[in-house]
Amino acid sequence: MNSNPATTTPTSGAGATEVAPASSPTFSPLYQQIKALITQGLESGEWKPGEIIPSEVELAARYKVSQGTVRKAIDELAADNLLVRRQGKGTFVATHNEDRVQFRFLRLLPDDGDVHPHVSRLLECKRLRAPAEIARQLDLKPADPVVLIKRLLQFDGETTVFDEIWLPGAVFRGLTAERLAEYKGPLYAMFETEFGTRMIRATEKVRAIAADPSVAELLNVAEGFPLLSVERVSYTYGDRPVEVRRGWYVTTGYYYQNDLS
Amino acid sequence: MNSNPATTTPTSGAGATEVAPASSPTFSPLYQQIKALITQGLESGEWKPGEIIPSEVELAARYKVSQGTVRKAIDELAADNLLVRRQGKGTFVATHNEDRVQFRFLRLLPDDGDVHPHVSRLLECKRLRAPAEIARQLDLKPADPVVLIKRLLQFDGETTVFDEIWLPGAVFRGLTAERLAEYKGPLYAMFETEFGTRMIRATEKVRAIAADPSVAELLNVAEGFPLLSVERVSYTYGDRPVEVRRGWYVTTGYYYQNDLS
DNA sequence: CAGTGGTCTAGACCACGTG
DNA sequence: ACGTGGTCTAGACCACTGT
Repeated sequence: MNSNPATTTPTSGAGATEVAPASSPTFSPLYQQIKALITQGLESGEWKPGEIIPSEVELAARYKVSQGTVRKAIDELAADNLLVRRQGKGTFVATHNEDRVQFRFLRLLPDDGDVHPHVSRLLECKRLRAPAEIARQLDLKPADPVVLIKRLLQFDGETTVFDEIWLPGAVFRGLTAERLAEYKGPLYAMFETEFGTRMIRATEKVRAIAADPSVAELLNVAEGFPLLSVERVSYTYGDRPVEVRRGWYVTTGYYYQNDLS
Repeated sequence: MNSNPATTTPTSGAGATEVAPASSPTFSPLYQQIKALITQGLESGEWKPGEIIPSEVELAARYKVSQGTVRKAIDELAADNLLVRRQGKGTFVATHNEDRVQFRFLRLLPDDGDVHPHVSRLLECKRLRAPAEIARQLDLKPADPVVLIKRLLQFDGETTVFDEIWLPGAVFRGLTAERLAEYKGPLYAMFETEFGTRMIRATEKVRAIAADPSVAELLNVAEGFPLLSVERVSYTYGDRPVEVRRGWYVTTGYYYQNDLS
């Protein structure tokens, strides 16, 4: 269990009977090791999104640690949005499917606060060789195959967002315009259920830019109109980048919401 | 200690000897009550920003609970950035002064990733009666006194940000242009040390807009130039709003950073 | 009722920082 | 050497959800 350099033998540490925290350089707490083991189970597909994972008592037995240690590991994984606790029921693998919190990755809200469902209009879905910049961001070799998706989002009938989405071709083998068109629900839900790739976190760079002619036409605004430019890189398990997304947002009647805390 | 409706008498609950969790409607965990008590101490000024608070053992004794319960309360307060734990030293009240993480509230970063210190240029600081919209956001009565600060931020010599900052006059009594000019360091550090008001969290609404003539001149850009408009409302203890800030950002060579997790 | 996560306690030992 | 927070355990009971 304990993979620290100094300790492999159970000692009398911490009132424990099975394992003991190491007492030397590069000390790693037991619960972090458990956290890594559970993450491994998620990544390997042992427990799939939406499914329940073994109870705390079971995991404690499996890993030969106390329930409290498993609890702390799960606590952190839940804080990272990898797991979801439900009292009385169990602990579940987080999913983009039934989470009513799908707005974790879409920060554009209407000024009047109402909840308008949005509609996606697919423009294009093609495969090509990665441009240098995209390859760099996706951690691919230049000219590796990638998928490029272009789409519009309409909020309440108004065309508000234009997206260019770049995905590694190797991971998204078999992704076609047809399958995209068929699928109902959020893109990330599809990626998760159809391609086994779950988006964990993302970083965004936001800028104000002037609409160029092509984008202006798509979004029904004048050339030079101020748009929000949003460059997103999304990561999956192990902090591996698996999506680069460039969005152009019309922010009249809508705003990009952010909470600093 | 326990303020639940059903329980005031110590029972034999949870292996405890002093208190017990309630067993009825509107149940509130002990550690949350402790959390509230500690927050109260912060708000009342018993422990000031930068100071150390009593050790976990001391607090446990004071509140007649176990150290583990105090620990959980402090854990959450640390997660909320109200406290800072330092192993071997103690637990401290968070401060905007010596935190090297002052970029929690300034999300504008240069494209090249370098760390350019920014310089503030005060344009104006006057007192007036709150416009209706500002009064609403600050939870004041219309025409209540407010302070309005206008300033520019220069990054590496370039004028990049224009800010209009609205503060409740009652709280910021004695805030003048002179005192602002004197003070070195972040604005929030000054608010904290000089006016006893600590900013805890904020929400921002970001939009792309065209520069109007007056702002264009201040920022050295053409009229109509795309700017990032950032509307911030900041809150202090008890989620009371104490600042409304409107910022205009030039995002050429800079971007607004956001992390979705 | 049994099983799950949630709370609480008590006590041990470890790692860190400072005398 | 001592005090601080950090980790780990063991065991009890509570709250919630299903059978």
